[in-house]
Amino acid sequence: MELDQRKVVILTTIIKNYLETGEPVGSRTISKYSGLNLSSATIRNEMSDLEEMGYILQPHTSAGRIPSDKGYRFYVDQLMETHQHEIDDVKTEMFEKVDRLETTLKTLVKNLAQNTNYAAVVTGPSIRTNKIKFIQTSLVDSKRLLLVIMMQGNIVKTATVLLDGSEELDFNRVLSINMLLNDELSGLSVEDITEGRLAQLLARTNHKETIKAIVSSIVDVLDIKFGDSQIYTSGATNIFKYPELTESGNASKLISAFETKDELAALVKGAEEQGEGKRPIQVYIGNESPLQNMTDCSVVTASYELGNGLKGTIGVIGPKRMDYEKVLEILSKLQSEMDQAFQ
Amino acid sequence: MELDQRKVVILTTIIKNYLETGEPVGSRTISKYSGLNLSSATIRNEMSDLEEMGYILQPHTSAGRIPSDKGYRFYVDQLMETHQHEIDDVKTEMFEKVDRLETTLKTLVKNLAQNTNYAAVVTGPSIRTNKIKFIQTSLVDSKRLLLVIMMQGNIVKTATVLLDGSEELDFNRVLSINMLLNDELSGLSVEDITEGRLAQLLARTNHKETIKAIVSSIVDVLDIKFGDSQIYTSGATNIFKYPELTESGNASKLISAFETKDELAALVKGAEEQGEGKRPIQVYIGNESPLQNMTDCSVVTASYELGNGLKGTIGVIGPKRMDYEKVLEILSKLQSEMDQAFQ
DNA sequence: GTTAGCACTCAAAATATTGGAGTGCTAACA
DNA sequence: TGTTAGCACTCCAATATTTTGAGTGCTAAC
Repeated sequence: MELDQRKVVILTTIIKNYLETGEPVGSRTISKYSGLNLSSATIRNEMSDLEEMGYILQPHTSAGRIPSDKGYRFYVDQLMETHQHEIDDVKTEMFEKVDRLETTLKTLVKNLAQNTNYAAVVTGPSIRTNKIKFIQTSLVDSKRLLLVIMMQGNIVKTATVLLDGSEELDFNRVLSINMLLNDELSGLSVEDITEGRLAQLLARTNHKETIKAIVSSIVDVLDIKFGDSQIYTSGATNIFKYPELTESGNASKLISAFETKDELAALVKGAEEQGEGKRPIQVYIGNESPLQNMTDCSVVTASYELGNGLKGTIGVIGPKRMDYEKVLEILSKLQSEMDQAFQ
Repeated sequence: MELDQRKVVILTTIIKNYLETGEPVGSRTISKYSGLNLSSATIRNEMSDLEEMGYILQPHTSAGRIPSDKGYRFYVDQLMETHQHEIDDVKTEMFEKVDRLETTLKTLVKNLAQNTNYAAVVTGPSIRTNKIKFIQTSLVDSKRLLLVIMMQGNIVKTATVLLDGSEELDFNRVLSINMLLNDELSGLSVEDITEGRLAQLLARTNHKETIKAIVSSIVDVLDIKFGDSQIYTSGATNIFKYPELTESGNASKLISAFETKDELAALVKGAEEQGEGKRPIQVYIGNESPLQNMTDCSVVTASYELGNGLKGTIGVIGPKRMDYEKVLEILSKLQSEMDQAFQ
């Protein structure tokens, strides 16, 4: 059977109506609001076809129809096509002005949740692949060094290094240690710091224990697991606004996912791994999402890039009957706002 | 009427039973489990008295009794008295070994939530009153300085200072700026950095613009509002385990409080402001808590101190029928564990 | 002072009743 | 051949009704 123009109109009407009301849509409603001037009986015939083709389904025999995942998918694809140019327009790059990256991301995710009324998640760029710009240590007391690492994108990490006290340090020695560290390690990412590198470093110094302790601290600080603390969320409670997500007692699981963030990491990592050729905005409907708990949800993700290869993801999580049009639009807007924030 | 020994036993039995089951307790149950060897009829008489005295109440005419806030209060006070010595035992001080304070607090709050099965909140020590240990700036590029501030308790804060480029800097000049800053500002808290101080500082340097920018950054970083990002929470979803908190649709509000953390700040601030003479562990039952949304909850808070005046609070939030005994115990244990973590 | 006994209460669970939106099918119509 | 009116049928959801049982208060006897 073919999906002719009329069927498309009916399907779209069903979906739009269902997005608004959340109630199954009956033939009479379509008859009135589709603008097709057909009787409910005719619509019923068409709906029967659409159901057979898998675009809509009946919750029970004597109810109206609701969109199936396939139906949503059709609708969203259509939407993406018409919005394509708009999306391409905002595919701007965000440059290196990430002084207050953390603050910005927090604000971003909050705005996103408030504007959409869905739950929002934003990841900061992964620092595992990010490169060290410079390293600086300074003496706190006889057994303690303060370690400061600046990464590309001006992301700063600090740690305190505990020394065993076997090697005496003073201002000048610390200075030379700093020079050595920068000479050997700047420009590298954590992944580049191998055993070989370390050996090479140790060959050039008398303060072997100190250097060992410092390098181990560096690895410690930078080698955090993906998703450890780099994920910001907001508006998790928005899911209470959508009964289909909370009844059946799934609210607890969903909220819990937002609290622990582990699962969100998987979600968002998937989005990031999308190959280069893909669209910068992705929509996952129901089971298309990689997460179990989220079969009743849709997820829209957009990836951003801060120039120099630092990538992150913005995501919106809501019910399947999400206002896709609005979400796509807002994601675009926020991308450009983020852009401005870093001017 | 007097609260004689027998009434106390009955009241305690009612409360303990209710804590376990969450169901109203009837006279027959008491008759069987109180160990008093009294018939249910006698118990009924006593219960009638207890109700008149306000310690228990009936949800409806033909139901058993549940403890009133006054009843809980009596029970908790009794508990606090018997546990007093134990609580005093763990009133240990935590010294300055707060290298990974943030990590520790996060772990702490997670443990707390998991062990109690209630929601948990922990605040880090306020840095507004914390004193600067030393300050270090370094040149990132011609328009940017990296600012590192170490506070008492080895808490490190960083920021990037944007310069207008009007004053040229080099390694040696930055060095002298660092010396000047430390000379003038170390030992002070943000609250101590007044206009007068700034003037005094400016009088001693040629790099007035740079110093202004730096000091303004320092104040920016340290002068965060109470509760801004210093509050760690965990186990908010535990409230789903207690129907009395989720039915009536309050779940959303409670979870929301945990998400925004604003209200938690108030809660915890209240606990911290308890005068010196007070107990280190406080229990708020129902309306005793300063928060609106929490009239169905009880809150147990304990304050800790990291020596040198750095104070914070640990809190557990659960239903009124919380296992107070266990919570009090766990709070004590965690205090001492925290102690060990900083050995 | 304590207790057995009894009538009474009332929420919650189980069951029955009803209403109405929606469907599929058939037969008539343009 | 596509469209439509009409009708019998389905079934959820809301409402009403009944049943159940735990619990109470009161009274009279021990």
